[in-house]
Amino acid sequence: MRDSLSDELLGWYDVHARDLPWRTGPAARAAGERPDPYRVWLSEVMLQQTTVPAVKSYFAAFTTRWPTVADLAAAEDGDVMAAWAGLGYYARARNLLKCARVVAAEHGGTFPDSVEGLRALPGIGPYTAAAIAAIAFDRPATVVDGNVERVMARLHAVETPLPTAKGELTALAAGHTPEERPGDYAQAVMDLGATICTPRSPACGICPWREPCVARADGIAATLPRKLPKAAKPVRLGIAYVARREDGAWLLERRPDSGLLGGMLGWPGSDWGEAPEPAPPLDADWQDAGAEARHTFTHFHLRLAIRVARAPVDAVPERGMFIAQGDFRPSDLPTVMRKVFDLARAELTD
DNA sequence: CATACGTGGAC
DNA sequence: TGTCCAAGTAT
Repeated sequence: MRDSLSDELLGWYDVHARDLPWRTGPAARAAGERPDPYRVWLSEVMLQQTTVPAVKSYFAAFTTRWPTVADLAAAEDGDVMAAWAGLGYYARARNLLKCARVVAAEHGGTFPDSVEGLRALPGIGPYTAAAIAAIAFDRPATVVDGNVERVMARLHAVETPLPTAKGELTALAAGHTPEERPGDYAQAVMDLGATICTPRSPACGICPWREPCVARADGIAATLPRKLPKAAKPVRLGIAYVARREDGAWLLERRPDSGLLGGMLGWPGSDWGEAPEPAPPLDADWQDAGAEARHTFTHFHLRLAIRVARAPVDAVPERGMFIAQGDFRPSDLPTVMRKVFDLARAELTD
């Protein structure tokens, strides 16, 4: 389907498109250059629930270290997890590697160019499949992310709360998707949502869709989309154990592949709950570090008590493994574990 | 369909 | 300090 709205938005995009590292600019495309599907895929996965400023340095690091999907497929798991550390939602990194290996081994290093083919790959859901198909292969796929939901809810004054309204908003979005320049159109709607049709205070005065926007006419743009109230976050407690060997090595463990912080390096510790049981990973003289690490996850607040100890060079831990001082980089840790390290290091550094 | 899954910035 | 929010996916 096609309507004049998409033309107006594309006209705006031609002038106001942001210059982002994973984009192929208008000049390059005019010269016949297409975006690299690998870079489009990598950027889209990184951008899932994550802001552009947070993604930029990670995208640069990944593309420098692993310039092609074949390079990434050949990487060590631990290296990729370490490179993703701090970006969050670590299942993305595990699926990124799985996906790269499937593309390298089963697709000859070439990404599928259809929504269905892309959708079958690990870590690629409805949004990402449509985004890659549209942006990398110029397929007329309908891209629906949080921006598109917000823009459609306002353009058509949809007052049904999310997530109930999701289907209706998707159908509305599909009705506007043009056959021409679908990749630019997809990025244009998302740019519009990110820069003009923002969640709290939309800049309706300079919006290319200000005339047709029903919510603006009704004076309710800033109140849309409506959302069901969120559940309160409970507080969980835990204990983290930071041990340092006399030779400077640190006792860390690789977390199980599934669940919270799956596949990441972390400090051994108790379960996280209402009344955690002590679970020292090593027989040692554990001392309270005197400060707790506080961290908020998507669905709970965490307060981690910190115990520190020094261990002899022949110490044999019951859990985890000692990592030599020279091999340990705090930047390899997920943020909550880095907070623990920052609080514990003063007690264990001479 | 509901829930689990991170983090940092804006207000 | 607390809440909301961001280019979602897997189960």
